[in-house]
Amino acid sequence: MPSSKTPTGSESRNTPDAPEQPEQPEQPGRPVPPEAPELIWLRPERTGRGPRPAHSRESIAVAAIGIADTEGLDAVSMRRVAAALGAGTMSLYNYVPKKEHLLDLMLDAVTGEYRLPPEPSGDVRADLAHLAHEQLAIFRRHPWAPALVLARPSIGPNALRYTDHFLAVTAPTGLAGGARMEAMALFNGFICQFAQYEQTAAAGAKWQAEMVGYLTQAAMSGEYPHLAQAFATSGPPADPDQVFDRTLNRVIHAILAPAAQ
Amino acid sequence: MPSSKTPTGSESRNTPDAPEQPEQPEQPGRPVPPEAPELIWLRPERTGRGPRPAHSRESIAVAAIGIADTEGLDAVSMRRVAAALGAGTMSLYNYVPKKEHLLDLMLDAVTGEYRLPPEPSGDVRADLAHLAHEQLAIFRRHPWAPALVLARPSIGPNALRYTDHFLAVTAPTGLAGGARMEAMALFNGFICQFAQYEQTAAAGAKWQAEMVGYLTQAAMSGEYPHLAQAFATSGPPADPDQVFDRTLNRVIHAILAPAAQ
DNA sequence: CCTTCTCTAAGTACAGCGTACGTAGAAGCG
DNA sequence: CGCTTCTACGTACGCTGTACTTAGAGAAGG
Repeated sequence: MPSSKTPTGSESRNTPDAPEQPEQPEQPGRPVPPEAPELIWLRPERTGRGPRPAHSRESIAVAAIGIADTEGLDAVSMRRVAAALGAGTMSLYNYVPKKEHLLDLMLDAVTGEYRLPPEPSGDVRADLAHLAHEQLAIFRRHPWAPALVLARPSIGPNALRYTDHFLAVTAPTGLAGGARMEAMALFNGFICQFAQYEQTAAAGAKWQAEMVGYLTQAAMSGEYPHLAQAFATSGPPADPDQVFDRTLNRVIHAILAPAAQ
Repeated sequence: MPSSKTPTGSESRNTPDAPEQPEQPEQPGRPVPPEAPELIWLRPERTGRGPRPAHSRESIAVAAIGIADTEGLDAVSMRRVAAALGAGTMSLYNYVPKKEHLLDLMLDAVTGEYRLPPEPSGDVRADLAHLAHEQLAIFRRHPWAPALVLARPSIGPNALRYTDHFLAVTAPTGLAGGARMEAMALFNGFICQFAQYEQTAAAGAKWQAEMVGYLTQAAMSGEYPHLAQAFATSGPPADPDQVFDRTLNRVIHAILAPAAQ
């Protein structure tokens, strides 16, 4: 959701009776709510006062993931998750300021499923390949995850662990920090999109079949000669895992190439 | 939206008084509505009977794109688009069976903005780079587009033109048709994700700032040594266009590599 | 010509969404 | 003890996609 517009009143700003007050001088004793961090990882889960919460971010994420796994991401609504926890709908908002943050929690929770070796093996290609397969496995376990990653690349604690590991793995390449970050983006992006494509393809068999029909019809129409030629020179539909490995090799190759061009 | 669940009654199946009729034997004179194609490009825009429609798919797509460009994708609702056309909300459904299809129309319309040369120049690298920059320009003009491409890779007429051109450009590589298709997916995927990232970063400055703060704080915590090291060895924040070109070169390199590994 | 059939246009209605707001009560701190 | 701060949750609002229905325009067949 790239749109930054929130049509209702953005986020409970100052009382409207005090207009035009550009910088609040941090008056002591004030409730100071207007500057809560947007990033959920910067909000403390617990402040220590008041009654103990009945739930936790973790348990909420688990409940939401359960729903998403079995019924799809669309079924994950605040009401639905709250019901799964046996809580009232609005109680959820004590843990999660907005639904987007719930999605962040879900994503970081599944990111915790990586089984990372304590140290890189030293074989960069092998380590990267292992990482890629692990990631693909997670995405296949949680079909809704790729769409979320693509829409909102949030970085929680578990993603930090992953990032750190990736950087460790790619350390022998001699690339600078920034370049390795870019490499990671390319790497993750490829896997994510591959999983996402698998997902949409599997979701609608009819859609998929029609698409193939449309493509072949277009190829035979004569309007798209190169498409026709490509159809002619390509063998039977390839095994997804083979396509994945093949393209993964290309990506790894690109990453290891010495500062291309 | 990878979820295939439609909680309401899927799509107006046969009258329920005729249960268990697996294959309708094409009875003549029947309305035959139950097998309308899911893909909008397979539905004829006009059947020739009845009054002339007041709008067209094209004009609808233009209206929707205008809204998305100025107010974001979230603002594109059936009501909103219909109002922009001066039509009743439900009249839209005469042109577009579901909202997803409206999004398909929008995407294919902006895909028509490519200015493709009639023939490849013969320099594969240059042609691909040109294509990439054209694509990035389109995505920057229509910030909502990457998210749509990532969520639902539909292929309309204009996308076919693009695909055909890409295949023509990559013909000199000697790769088979299937391999070139895979290359295109990698190529487009990278550009799309780059644009999408730019978008989310630009959308929330506060979010972006907090993320940087969170990352540096994590790096300094000592828990993520490689992250810290990467921060130390990376220079000042890079120019996005430079990052794009750099990574693009890597991707092109990967595509041109002789059947990697 | 008129009849008939099909298509377009639009209104009404419904279930579901995210969430602003307000209230009631529990738990820690002075 | 009271004060404060937190949790829990019900109600309500505006919005969404879209199923269903009715009215009428206009081409095709006689």
